[in-house]
Amino acid sequence: MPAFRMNAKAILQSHIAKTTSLSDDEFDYFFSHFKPQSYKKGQTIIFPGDAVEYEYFVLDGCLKSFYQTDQGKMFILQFAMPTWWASDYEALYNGTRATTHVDCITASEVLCLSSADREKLCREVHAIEFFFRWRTNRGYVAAQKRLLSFMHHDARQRYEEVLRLYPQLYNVVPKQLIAAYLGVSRETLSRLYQP
Amino acid sequence: MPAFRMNAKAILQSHIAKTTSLSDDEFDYFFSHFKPQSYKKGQTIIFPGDAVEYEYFVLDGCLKSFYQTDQGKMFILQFAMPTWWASDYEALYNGTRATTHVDCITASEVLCLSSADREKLCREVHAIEFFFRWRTNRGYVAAQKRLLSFMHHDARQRYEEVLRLYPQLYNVVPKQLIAAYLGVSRETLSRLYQP
DNA sequence: CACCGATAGTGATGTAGGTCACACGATCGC
DNA sequence: GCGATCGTGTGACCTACATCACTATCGGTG
Repeated sequence: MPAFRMNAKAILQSHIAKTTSLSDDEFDYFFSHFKPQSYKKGQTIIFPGDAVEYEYFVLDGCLKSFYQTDQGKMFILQFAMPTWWASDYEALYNGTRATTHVDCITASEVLCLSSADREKLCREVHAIEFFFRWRTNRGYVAAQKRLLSFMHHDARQRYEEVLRLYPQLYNVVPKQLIAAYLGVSRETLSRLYQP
Repeated sequence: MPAFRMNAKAILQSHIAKTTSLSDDEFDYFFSHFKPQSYKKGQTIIFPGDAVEYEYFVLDGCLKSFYQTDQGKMFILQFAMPTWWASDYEALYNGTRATTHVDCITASEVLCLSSADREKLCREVHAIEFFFRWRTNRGYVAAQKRLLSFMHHDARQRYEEVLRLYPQLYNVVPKQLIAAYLGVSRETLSRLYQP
């Protein structure tokens, strides 16, 4: 059994413990609602049009969530490296159909938590509700900063910012996906790092 | 005493009630932590560099939060119309200094809630923590959608999207501020609606 | 009432980045 | 071991938008 499977519980626990105090019993209860899952490289977890039931906590590998136009152009909303979370949150929170894809950049191991279980856990354990509030607060602030970055930085500055914020991505993620995250063409990105 | 002052409590209560069930006693307790405040047109509520203690629930008027470059270029992160919330959330959540401004587009009436009181209320009343989690979830999803809009729509499409999403803004907010929200120059915006 | 600041329209010109086309090396499946 | 596919670089050209400069209008205030 691979390391991340054996350690799934420890990985999630130390992730939670950074912000939230749960007793061992509370954490055991929390953890019992997660379902481990393996995906192959390139496998799609959420398709547009799907009913979205789960969010995914990444143990190993790397996911991306993205929107795709009719012409096949891809815009990446988020990468998800180990200890990050991913889903189509608009669909998950509103109970609507997915408008984005979530798929695997590399083979990945995740823990799945259903929206129903998340809400149940939040109702039952106040500290868990705190954790999810805190987590979204972080995501919200990060999204605002990325918006600002779109508004007042050019492609090169945004590229350098991404490398600075997420150096792990550089070795794992093909450049054309970085370009799709930055909102520029791969050709433009390729021209940024030479002159 | 103006209407929004008399009705402040009712406005906040009906805002909360859309998502969260609070007993009258719980709501009274919640409301007792808010401090009413009036601002004049053009007045600044948060300056960059400030320690940020409060977030603001708008009863009447219109606020904007924005980042300003050294050369004076302005990028608007958010407008806040009645029943919307505003602050420098990065500073508020992290306890760091403000990097953005918050000021009044028109004379405004707000209710101020300190971060310390928010956290206290969230600890004491589970339903209040639910409310704030829910609120940030919405904000997060909205920010993601705006990010996508930046990536795959041009200026005209973003303009039409804003008018569709926030028709109230059209009558209240000068076009150059809409431009600063869209991330285009006021000249470009002006050229969009004629050819 | 006359002036001023804020807001908005418009022309001329520059440029970052998109698009299309093609070439090249690295991987991967058979 | 070989062809197909993927990721990447690069050249030629085009377009959406920025910038600067000027003008016009309007609401408020001495």
